[in-house]
Amino acid sequence: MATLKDVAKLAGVSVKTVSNVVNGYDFVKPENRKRVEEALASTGYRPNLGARNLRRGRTGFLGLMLPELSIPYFGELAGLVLQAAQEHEWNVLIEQTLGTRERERNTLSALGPHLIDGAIISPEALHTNDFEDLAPGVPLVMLGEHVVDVPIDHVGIDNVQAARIAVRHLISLGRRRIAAIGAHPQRHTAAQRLEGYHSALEEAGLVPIPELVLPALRYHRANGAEAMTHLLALPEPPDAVFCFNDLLAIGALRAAAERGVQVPSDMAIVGFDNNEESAYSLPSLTTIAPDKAAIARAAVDLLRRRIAGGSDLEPEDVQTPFSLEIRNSTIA
Amino acid sequence: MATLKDVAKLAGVSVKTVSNVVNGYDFVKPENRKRVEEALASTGYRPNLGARNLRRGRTGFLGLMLPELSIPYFGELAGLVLQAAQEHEWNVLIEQTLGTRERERNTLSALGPHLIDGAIISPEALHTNDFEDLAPGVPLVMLGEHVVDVPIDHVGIDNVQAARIAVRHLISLGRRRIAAIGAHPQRHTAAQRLEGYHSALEEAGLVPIPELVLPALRYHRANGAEAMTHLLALPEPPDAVFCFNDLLAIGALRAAAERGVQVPSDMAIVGFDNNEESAYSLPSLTTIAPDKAAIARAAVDLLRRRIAGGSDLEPEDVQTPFSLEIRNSTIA
DNA sequence: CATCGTTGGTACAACGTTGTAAATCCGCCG
DNA sequence: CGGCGGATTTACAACGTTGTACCAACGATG
Repeated sequence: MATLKDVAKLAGVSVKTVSNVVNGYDFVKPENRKRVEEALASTGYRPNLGARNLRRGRTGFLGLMLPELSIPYFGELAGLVLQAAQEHEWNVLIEQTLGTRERERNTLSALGPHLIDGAIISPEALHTNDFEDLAPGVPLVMLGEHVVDVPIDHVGIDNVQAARIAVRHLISLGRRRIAAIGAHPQRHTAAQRLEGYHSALEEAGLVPIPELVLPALRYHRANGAEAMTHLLALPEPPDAVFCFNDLLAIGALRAAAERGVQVPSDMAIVGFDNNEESAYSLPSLTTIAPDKAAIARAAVDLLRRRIAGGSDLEPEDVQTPFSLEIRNSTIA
Repeated sequence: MATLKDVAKLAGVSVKTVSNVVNGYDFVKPENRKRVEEALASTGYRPNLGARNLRRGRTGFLGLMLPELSIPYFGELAGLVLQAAQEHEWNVLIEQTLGTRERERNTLSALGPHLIDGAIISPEALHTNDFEDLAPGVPLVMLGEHVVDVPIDHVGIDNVQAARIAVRHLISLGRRRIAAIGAHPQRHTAAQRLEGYHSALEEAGLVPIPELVLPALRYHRANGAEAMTHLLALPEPPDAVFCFNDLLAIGALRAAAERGVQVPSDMAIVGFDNNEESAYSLPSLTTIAPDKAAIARAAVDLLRRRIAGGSDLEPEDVQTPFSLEIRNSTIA
């Protein structure tokens, strides 16, 4: 493989001159520039990024830590982050944690400044003190979950408000026994969505019914099906369900269908995330639609700012827009 | 950030001795080893991978070129490739091409040997001569599509046989007017699945009906819905459809439902890929289920072999197993 | 006691790149 | 024609790591 040295020899100039041409330095005699460019072309020279970054003290890589690419929300988000990063000539290294604290801690501690310039993390199980323990020494931007007390940049939507809007929608349809699926003792996001749920009930003068709030350990389709099955077995089942993500809602849809419960007439369902598949489920799913592209862009921009500006900047909290996508799981 | 030099100073030994400890070299005096290990721990030393790889002549990175992470099949596959790569201490760089030849060519030509040790590619639009033009000079493993005449390693399933089994299943249910959705003029995979479709019809003595074979430019849900809508508008609609992937099938399911066509009684549907969502669609989708984990592992193993063995090895073609997953879209 | 082999340790160079500082070139002014 | 100043180029060092070659200490062997 051709190096600067090879090109230099071929063009009859010094290594540095070739480097200057490669890096677009202005003052190179036209004739030499031409010779170098020909040599570059004929050798098919590609810079050795490792060496370049070693020299520059940068790596050119961004880390992206997320639970699982096979989860549609994260697959879609990762794709958008890749695109946003590419616009700034960053390569992205994706690390899957499967949502376990163990692996999230490992990943966090492995985020040496040597490998990446910064990371976008979407933790599910990290605790506040994990950040103190492991302080990875590179700029971080956190998505979604807002672990309290950790002073790092954050991008997300207003979960409380989004949940409130979702539940208000159900209330506006005349539903009164509204369940929630997805409560979780540790997840901050779950707490926020639950808060929005409760606040919407309250502002409508509805009394919360504790047994209609179901936990979900993981947010997969199976968990949603399980929870819905449970709800349908209650003496007085709900007439609507707000699921904390679309996968739970899809699972709930299936469990309802299996028991012959009609959606939306017997049971209205709202999801959260607007996965692509949710527009095609039967019935199609009403859901909170975060602007995922905006999230990806905001995260990459925050990281750029932080890498340029250093650690003395105040942590920023960017709220990205969202909308309620009304489909057939609430209105036939 | 701590370097070997820092650790060496702290431990009172030479840089190389620290390097030896880090790399598990045997002959280090227990006392020194202990001192070094303490120094390593107290500085939180992490090797600079760029420097290490510069020295070693390896990069520690794998490339993974695919159309889009938001497509469930590729999201799932990417997750599995990441896991397989991690077992061999490789980091994975993902590049999205959106399935365009332009971007696939760009990616291929950017695969300098400096950035990655090898790449797993899943091309959709590349031509044979693109490989000759761009010859990226790093080991490649191709997934899925088998562009003819290119002598590189390949992992995939027997598409002809898989399609045949899918269509045989429909025939065994008594279906006689069996449509196909997903024909495509350039995609080799499409041609193979079409071949399997035809061969299954033929072995059952069924006469192929050309207007029941529908093309799909892209393999998204919308394309499946569009094709199914078209089929249902025929004077004599089919009684079964074999879709060349699950997304097409999901779209077809929806179009059928919208027109009140019952699946499977009026119309049986079979997909291909076994996306996670397909187990939860209504009705759940009968589909060809490739062993995606096996594909990921095989691809990484082929790459390891090729990186170790050099370019003089014969290109290998690994066929991974698959099964027919029978669900409610064919049998209620 | 000289020699040897083994164990433990070090100095130095090199990987490919770029910043720095210094060298060279050239036109032009006085 | 000496010298000035900008344009252009170059040598050199350094980024952090590891391979190579070499050195030192030591006990064992003859």
